[in-house]
Order: sequence, then C-alpha cells, then structure tokens
Amino acid sequence: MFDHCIYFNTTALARQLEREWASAFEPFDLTPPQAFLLRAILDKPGLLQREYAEGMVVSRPTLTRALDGLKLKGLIERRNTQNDGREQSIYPTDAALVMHNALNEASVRVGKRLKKQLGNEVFAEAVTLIREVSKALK
Amino acid sequence: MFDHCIYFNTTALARQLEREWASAFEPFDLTPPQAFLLRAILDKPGLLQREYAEGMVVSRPTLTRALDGLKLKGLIERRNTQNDGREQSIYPTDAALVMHNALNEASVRVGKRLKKQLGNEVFAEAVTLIREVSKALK
DNA sequence: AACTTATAGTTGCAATGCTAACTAAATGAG
DNA sequence: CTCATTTAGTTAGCATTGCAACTATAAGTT
Repeated sequence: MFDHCIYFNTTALARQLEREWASAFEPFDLTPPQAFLLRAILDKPGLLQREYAEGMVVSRPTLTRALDGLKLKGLIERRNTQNDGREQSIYPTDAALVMHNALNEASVRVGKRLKKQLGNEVFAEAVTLIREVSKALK
Repeated sequence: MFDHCIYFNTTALARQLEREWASAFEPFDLTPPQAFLLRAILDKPGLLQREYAEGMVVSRPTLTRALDGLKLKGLIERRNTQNDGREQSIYPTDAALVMHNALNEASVRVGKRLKKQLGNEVFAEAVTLIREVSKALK
C-alpha cells in the first residue's frame, strides 16, 4: 500500500539498518547512536556539544543525553572552555582512544557486507540519492 | 565524516521525513506512525494485529501500542474473532472512516511537494533504491 | 487424555528522538 | 551602565521502537 511512499520506505529501512549496526557495535557495549557519536568525537576531539549535534544531525537535547550515556561508560569527558562560561568541549578518555580503530572497522565491515550484496554501484547510488533527498528537505 | 555511510544518512533522512509528515498529519491530531497505521486499517479493515504489524514492518509490541493510541482517540476497535480465542480483528470506527480521504490526501500532498523539488525521476529512483537496500537486508 | 510446542497479543524496560521551557553566560542597544 | 536579546547546555514530558518475558489459546505428539 505504501510502496511508493518515501516516508514509509525510509523509516522502515532505518529500522533495519539500526539492527545491523546494533549487532556490529554490540561487542563494544554501544548502541549505534552512541557508537557513531563516539566515532565523531574520536575523529575530531575537543569540539563543542553544539558542533557535534550539528554533525550528527540531531537536536541538542538528544546530544546532551547521548553524551550522558558515553560519560557513564567512562568514554568521554566534558571540559569547560577558557573564554566562554557556557561552552563545554568534549574529549574522549583513554578508554575510548583504545577502541578507535576497532570501532571504525566494525562499522566498515557491515557496510562492506551490504555493498557485496547489492553491488558497489547500487550501494553508492542509494547513498547518493538518500543524501539528495535529505538535502532537498533542508 | 559519515558521508558515505548508509546507516548515518538513512537515519538522518528518516528523522527529517518524520518532521515533514508530522506537520502534514498535525491537523488530524495524529503522529506519522499513527496516521500510517490508520490508513492501512482504513484500506484493509478487519485484519489481525499480526498482519498489520507485518504490513507496517514493525514488531508486534509496537503495533499493540500504536493501536492503543488509536483506540484512545476513538478511531479503531478490536473485535475478537469467531474461531480463535487469541486473535483480534481491527476495525476503524465511524470517526475514522470520515477521515479516510483527507488523510490520504494530506500524505500525497507532502510527497508531491518533494517530487516537485527533486524531479519525478530522482524521487522515484530514490524510493526504488531504498526498497532495494531494504530487500537485501531481509 | 496429558504434555509439549507454537502462536496472538500484552507488558516491562531501556534507548532514541523531538519540542518546549528552563538556567546561565555573553552580547548588543539605548 | 542597564536591560533586552542571543547562545550553550540541560531538564521535563511525550512518542516510537525493539527485545525479553509473560498470559492465554490452539495445535500437535505420544
């Protein structure tokens, strides 16, 4: 019934992908949103919360709670910045640094499996179009 | 950083689309998941909860709760089936029947707007590819 | 007939996400 | 300098979602 509906098909796909990446990150005891945020922090440490929220395309309240989760697991810390009393910079802890490569590789592995199943071209085309739709909505 | 990641881009798009459809269904006081489920029930009334769950590609617990919401709004009712004491068939109430066309049209309108922005071809191609990825994950 | 297994639906729990409303600090205008 | 506005981050409240575990009924086995 909703075969041609972009909302229906995209949200369904998002849920399926969530499951795939969840099992990929399970060995790290991280959910996909936590793992992706941590990867972003490991890639570019020391940014403001606001900046990570923008990068992850989530609201600031969502980011606050995602960081709470990572903090609880001892993977990040918040540091007050020098100049501005409102700001907090985020840094990975040593425990997080250790996971850096394995985390990225676990994610890449899932992607590769999908690419193999779909063919590189179809996969790349899919990502491109998804991004195009996303861009059109901004 | 996650420009080529299908998980990242799909979940981000799903959240954007959620917002678009949320505002489309706001006049009906329905969230997108509620509205889509109701549309499915209006289109094919009298199926089992299990069957709607399959159709919507959500788990049965999720469907139970979505129906609870629609029930609370007086839009559906659960009827015990004749043969099997475990089963419940779902029917729309008169209040729901009245909304049928307007509901579908509200959804179509959002789709049309997006199609216009993207071009029919890009839009159709996007949906096709999203479905292909989805299928590959089954 | 008695016992095991499968199926329909529900409930508990946890995670993600948003909007609205809040605190605290910085900036800008008069 | 004072007051209004903006910005960074948090908190409250709600909806969606899934997994695991549960109840109740049906079906299949011995």
